[in-house]
Amino acid sequence: MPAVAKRADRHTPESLLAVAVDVFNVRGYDGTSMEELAKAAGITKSSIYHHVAGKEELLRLAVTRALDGLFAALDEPGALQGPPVERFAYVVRRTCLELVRNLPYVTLLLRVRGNTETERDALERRREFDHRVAELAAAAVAEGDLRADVDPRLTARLVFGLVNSVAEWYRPDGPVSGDTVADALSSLVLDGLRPRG
Amino acid sequence: MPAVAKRADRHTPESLLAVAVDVFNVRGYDGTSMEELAKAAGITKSSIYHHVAGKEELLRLAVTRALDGLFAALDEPGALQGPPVERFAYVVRRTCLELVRNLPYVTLLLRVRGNTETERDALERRREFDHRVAELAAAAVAEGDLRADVDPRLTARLVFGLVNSVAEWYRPDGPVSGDTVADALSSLVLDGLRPRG
DNA sequence: GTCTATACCGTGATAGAC
DNA sequence: GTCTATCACGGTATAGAC
Repeated sequence: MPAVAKRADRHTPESLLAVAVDVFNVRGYDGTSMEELAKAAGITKSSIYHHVAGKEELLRLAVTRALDGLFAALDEPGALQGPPVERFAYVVRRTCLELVRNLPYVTLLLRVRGNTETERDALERRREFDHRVAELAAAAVAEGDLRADVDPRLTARLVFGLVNSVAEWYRPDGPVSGDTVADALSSLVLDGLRPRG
Repeated sequence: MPAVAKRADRHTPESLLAVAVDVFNVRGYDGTSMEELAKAAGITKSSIYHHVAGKEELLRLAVTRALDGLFAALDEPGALQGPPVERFAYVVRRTCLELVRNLPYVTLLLRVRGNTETERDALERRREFDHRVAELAAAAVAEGDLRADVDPRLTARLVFGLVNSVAEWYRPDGPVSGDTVADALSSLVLDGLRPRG
């Protein structure tokens, strides 16, 4: 065995991904150069290509992870069983928690605009997700458990915009816990800001 | 007078700005090259520099316009007179309408991340705006017209996230009018999705 | 006001040594 | 697995003619 610690195996696709996502979220995907990525990872540009095919593959890995996490929530018992309004509330709350738990990856996903094939695929899966939640909202309206005087599709868009906007300001090391955000958000969505009584 | 129509004066900083903002919003600011801008404007790259100092000045002009529009709302009678809860509701509604009216400029503003001096200045003014609205919300809570069981700062963040998220999907030529969005959004914020009574 | 031509630099990516 | 060296390309910006 060598007396000197080997420097090999310092990076895997996984460890590079974590670095890349953080840099992408600060500088923007387009605004990030491979040079910056290399510096953040502590290796050279060329070494990155040993682990991944290129910049866009890092983006693909990141948004795939984010989307898998979100879709997983839709297949949980809370999203499949019970009255639609409760399933809807579960998904809203669960999506919010997933966003907070997986913040860097979901943040990157939400900023994708569709300029490459990778980005267009991600947008397509996002639309599929939104569609399934909109169906839940419509079912809840049909049963009279959500207000019928606002278009369900508009409702779904607003609620999702609200959830997604959390990524713009939430910080895991900040004073607010994910549960606190999810509670406040659910409460706002269901009951509004005006006191009930 | 010349018998042939002059091709001069085809572009002003203003007309270039309109073109640039549209391209920025599709391709992203970083992702947009001067070549693309030139093609969209129907002139050459070099000609652009005759009208504006460069790419970043176009961004500065755009976000300044967006911010001026938003701050103007804060100085209107509806935002200055009456009980805090009504002033708060006015600003929420008015901000939503301003976003829709000035959509390309506000959209660009909301995507700024702070990588250049221009962007950091814009973020600073956005924070100032958010702060003034958070004060309104806190005043409304103090008078008992908004619920006190959620932190006012968290409330303000969520409400603004909701308003801003409209920029992600709203299209002026779509089926939904700005008034419809503003109504649905105000109603959601104040009364929630659950039927009252 | 717009053009052609070009300077100069940073980009993503590759080759080959260790 | 990482490095140095290098490539071809496209980026912003400028000079000077018309």
